[in-house]
Amino acid sequence: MSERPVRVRFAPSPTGPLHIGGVRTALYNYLLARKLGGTMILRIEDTDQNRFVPGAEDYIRESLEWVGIELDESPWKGGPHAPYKQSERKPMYKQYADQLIADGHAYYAFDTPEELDAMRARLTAAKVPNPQYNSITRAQMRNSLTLPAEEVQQLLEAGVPYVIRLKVPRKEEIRFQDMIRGWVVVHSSSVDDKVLMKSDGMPTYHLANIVDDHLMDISHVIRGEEWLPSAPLHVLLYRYLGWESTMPQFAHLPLLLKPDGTGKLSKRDGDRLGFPVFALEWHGTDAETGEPTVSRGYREDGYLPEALVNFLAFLGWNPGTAQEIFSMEELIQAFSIERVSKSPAKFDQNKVKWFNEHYLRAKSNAELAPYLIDALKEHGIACEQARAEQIVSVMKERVSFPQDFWMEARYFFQAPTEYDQHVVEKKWNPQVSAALAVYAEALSSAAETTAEGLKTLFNQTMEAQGLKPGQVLQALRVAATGAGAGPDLFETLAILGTAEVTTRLQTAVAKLG
RNA sequence: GGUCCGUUCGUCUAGGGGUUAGGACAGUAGAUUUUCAUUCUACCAACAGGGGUUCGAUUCCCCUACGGACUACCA
Repeated sequence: MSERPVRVRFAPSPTGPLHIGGVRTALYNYLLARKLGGTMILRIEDTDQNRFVPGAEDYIRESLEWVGIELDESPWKGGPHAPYKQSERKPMYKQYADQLIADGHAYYAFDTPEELDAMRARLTAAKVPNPQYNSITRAQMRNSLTLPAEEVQQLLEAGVPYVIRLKVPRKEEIRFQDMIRGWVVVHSSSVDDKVLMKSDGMPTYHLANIVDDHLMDISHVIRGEEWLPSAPLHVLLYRYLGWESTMPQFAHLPLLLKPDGTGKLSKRDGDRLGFPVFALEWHGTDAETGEPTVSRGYREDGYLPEALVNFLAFLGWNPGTAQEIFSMEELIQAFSIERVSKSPAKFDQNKVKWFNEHYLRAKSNAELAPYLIDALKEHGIACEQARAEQIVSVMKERVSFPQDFWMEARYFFQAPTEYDQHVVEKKWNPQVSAALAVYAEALSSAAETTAEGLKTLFNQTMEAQGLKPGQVLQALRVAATGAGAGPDLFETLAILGTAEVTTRLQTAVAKLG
C-alpha cells in the first residue's frame, strides 16, 4: 500500500509492572521493526496522573532490556520526536481538540459526574440497549450542542469544568482492515461520544494516542485485542483530523489467557497459580491494605531471557515449520504478522520450563559456572571457576533452573549430615558397610584419581570382597553424598577427591553401622 | 444487556474441499543409564453442535452454543 518507512511503537502505561502479555506485544513490535528494517519506539502513556506508579517506568525499561528488546527511540534515549512521555507532551494535544471543535467534530460538555451517573441510571432503567453518551443522549445533556452559544461562552469564561467529546455520527458504518482479523465493521451508533480532553486539561488515551502516532509517523499499530473495540473510534479520529491517508495499519493481537481457562491473564494470576506473570520481580504495595507486596519475576525465578522470548513468541505465532527453537535473530528472520493467530492462547507453564531447560543445557559450562559460584557465595562458600565448571558439567542435564545447581550440588561442598533413608533401608547392611570401609582404605592410598580409575579400583575391591559392584553402588552413593540419586557416581567421586571421599565413607560406616 | 472478536488433541499449534488430520509440551509405556535425570522409541489424544453449498466438508456460507474483550473525565 505504501512505501513509507516502518515505524512501530510500544506504548505502555506506567501503572505498575509490565506483565508478560505486554512483553509479548513489545516483542512482536520489535520483531516486525527489525524484520522490515524499521524503527522501534517506546512511548510512555501517562495521561492519567492518578494511576501513576513510581518505579514503573524504570521497571518497563529494565524488563525490555533484560529480554533483549532494543529501542531506537524512547524517553531514555531520546529521538527525533522527543519527548516520548505524554505527560511531557501535554501542550501539544489541545490544539487538535480545538481543531475538531472548529470543524464540528467535537464539542464541549459540562455535565458533572453526578449528571452522567443519573443519565446512565435512567437509560439502564429504561432498558436502553447501550446506555451511553452518544448521538441520541447528547441532546439531553449540558453541552455546546444543546446550550446557547452565549451560555457556553459564559461557562468557559467562568472556568466551569468541561470536557471535550467527539461528536460521533449517528448512522455510519466504520470499517477498517486489521492485519490479523481482516475487515472489521462497526456501526457508529454503537460507538459513544468519547471524552477527548479531560477536565484537568489532559487528553485521554484516545486523543493522545492518535495525535502521537501521527506526529511520530507510526506505520503499524500492533497492540492487544482489548483495543479492538475502540479502534473504530480511532479511525474516526484519523479521519476528522485529516490524517486518514497516513493512518497506520492495525494489528490486534490475540489475548493471553489464564492457564485454567477463563479470562485474560492478569497481574494477580501469578500469585494464585504459582508462576510469574512478570518478567522481573516487582515490589509494590497492596492497593487495599497498603502492605508491601512482592510479585515473582521470570528473571528471579531462574528463567533465561532467551527461553522466555522463544516461548512468548510462540504464544500466538508460529513459523509454519517444525522448528521450535529460535534465537532472537532467527525470530526476526522468520516473523510475520500474517502468521499471528486470531484465537487467544492459554499460558502453559510446562512449555516455558521446557524452553528453559533447553537453553540452560545449550549454555557452556563456563557460562553456567557463575550461577553456582554466586549461589555458593551466598552460603559463604568459595569455589573456583574450574571446579564450578566441572560440577555444572555433570549437573546441567538434570536441572531446570540455575538455582537448582546449588540445591542439587550442595553435597560437593558439604558432607552429608543425613542419608537417604529409603536407600539405606534397602541397600545398607553389615557386609556392604565392611566393603565400603575397605574401599575407603584403598582410596586413601590410591594413585589413580580419575573417574575411570576410581571405578576400576571399586570393582576390584568389591570382587575381592566377594560382592558384585551393583550390590554396593547405591550404598556408596548414599555414603558419599547422602542422596539416593545423582549424576554418574564415579564422576561425582572424582570431583569430590579421594581424600574427601575417604573421610565421608568412614563417617558413614561409623554412623550407619 | 449491547457491540465486537474468537472456537483443531489437556496445552501451544500445523493443515486445508477427498489426509492414517502433522508437530511440540504434558501424560503413559518401553529401551539405555547398576540410581535419578538426560537421551531414544512407542503409545494416548482434537476438527464445539446443527443446517446448507458440493459427488464429497474438519476446511466455504449461515445459525446456535460456548469462550473472551470492550462497554469510565483508565489505559
